[in-house]
Amino acid sequence: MNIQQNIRVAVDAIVFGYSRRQLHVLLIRQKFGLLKDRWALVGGFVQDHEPLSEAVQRELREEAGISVDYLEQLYTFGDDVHRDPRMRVVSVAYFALVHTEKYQLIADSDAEDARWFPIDELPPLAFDHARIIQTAYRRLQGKLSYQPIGFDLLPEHFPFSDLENLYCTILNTEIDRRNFRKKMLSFGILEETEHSAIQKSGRPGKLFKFNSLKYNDLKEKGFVFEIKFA
Amino acid sequence: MNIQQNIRVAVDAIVFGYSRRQLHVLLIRQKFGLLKDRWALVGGFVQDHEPLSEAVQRELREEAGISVDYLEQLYTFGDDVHRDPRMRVVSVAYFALVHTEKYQLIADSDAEDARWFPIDELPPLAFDHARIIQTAYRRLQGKLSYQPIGFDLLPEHFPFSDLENLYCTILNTEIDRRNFRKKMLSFGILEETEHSAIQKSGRPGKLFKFNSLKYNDLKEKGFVFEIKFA
DNA sequence: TCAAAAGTGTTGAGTTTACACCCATGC
DNA sequence: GCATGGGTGTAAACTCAACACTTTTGA
Repeated sequence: MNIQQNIRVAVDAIVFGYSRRQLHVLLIRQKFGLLKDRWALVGGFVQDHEPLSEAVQRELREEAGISVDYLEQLYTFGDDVHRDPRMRVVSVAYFALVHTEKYQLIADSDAEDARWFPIDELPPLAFDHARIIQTAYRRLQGKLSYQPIGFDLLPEHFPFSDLENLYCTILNTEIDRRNFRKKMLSFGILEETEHSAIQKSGRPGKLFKFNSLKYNDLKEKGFVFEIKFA
Repeated sequence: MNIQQNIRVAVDAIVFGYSRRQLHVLLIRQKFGLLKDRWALVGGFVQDHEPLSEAVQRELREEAGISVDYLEQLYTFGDDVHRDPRMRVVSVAYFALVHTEKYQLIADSDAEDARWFPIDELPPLAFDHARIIQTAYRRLQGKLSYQPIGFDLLPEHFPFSDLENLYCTILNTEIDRRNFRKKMLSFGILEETEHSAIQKSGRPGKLFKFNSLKYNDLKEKGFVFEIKFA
């Protein structure tokens, strides 16, 4: 058993955040090499005895100083043999979401040259990272409708209008406010808190909280989260 | 840029076939090495300048002598550092479906020691292949409801009852025959042919044919295939 | 003529859509 | 008191679930 191979294994993370009514992606600046001054996804080579998912978490810590709230494997990019012009690299891409609070934290921290970019204002990207982000974006759009992952992009407590706006923005669609609220509340996975949002103008909305225990409980009993739009 | 790594990249294929009212998985027998006499998925190491998807197709050709009708990337297994006890191997698993005709062809061919096993009568498997098959099976179950992939498990022409039975078997559920047929036909992606099935007993059923052009056409216009059960 | 499987319609329940006005707050 | 955004109900259209008898064929 002496297979020789000259292929490297890397991981990349597409981290989404949501703030000021926009979906953002976390990018870092390449500091050296061929692609200096290009922006790229957080990522790097996997260590010999390191599980893939740990490699991603390590890179997120090292390069951007964050831990994420939701992480799942997205896709492995390895059909284009020259996606990295320097050598054959197969990259396992991960899809991640962070709560808005943490989002703020990183945006401030610039120990590393990391920044959030609105999804529709991305700078020129290294390698095939633009394509990877498109794949991740479609996954996010798809999942939003049948898994309660939108909550991982909001703070723990949020007004209903933020949730609604998140869906409108990411799915790029109009939603009937009344029907959306009715449906969302009918699941019984949101709790109304006593607090209200602080707003510039208009009537303050009550803050809600996603009850993940309740959700898991219902899910075990066969409940499926599903939200669609006209 | 001189990263040293001691990780191998492999691909594995989970090939599903459907025959005699049962879902089957294609396995091959390990002929040598540590796991002699164990059954395993078709798979092997990726060549240095070979795209991942080509590697799978090559392995399918070399080890089982088939080409498949549907192929998509499933998941990359690389969290368990010792999934292959000999060395660190990251395996990109692919999910494949073959039409029943081709299914027959392989079942006969035994140039390689390849066999079909009913999904619920699997022999002891090499490495983490049992787990990989479970993942693939869940993917199949999930996709059946919102993508017309069941047709890739049937011959080109099939009686309605075979389609219905395929759904029942794979999803492990009972289906109302009338409602199922009504829904399926309402999509307008099936064509009734003039031919009838040849049967041991009972009234022969008309043969149907999946019209993939029509499906792609409708899909572009926003149609979504979706079939659920009570 | 009997056994086996194919083919077919209707009704009630539940869900989804469309739609507009009043309410609380800050300035 | 006015501008801003929050909160709420109902009726019509549609979709889904439940359900049983007739038809065709071969033995």
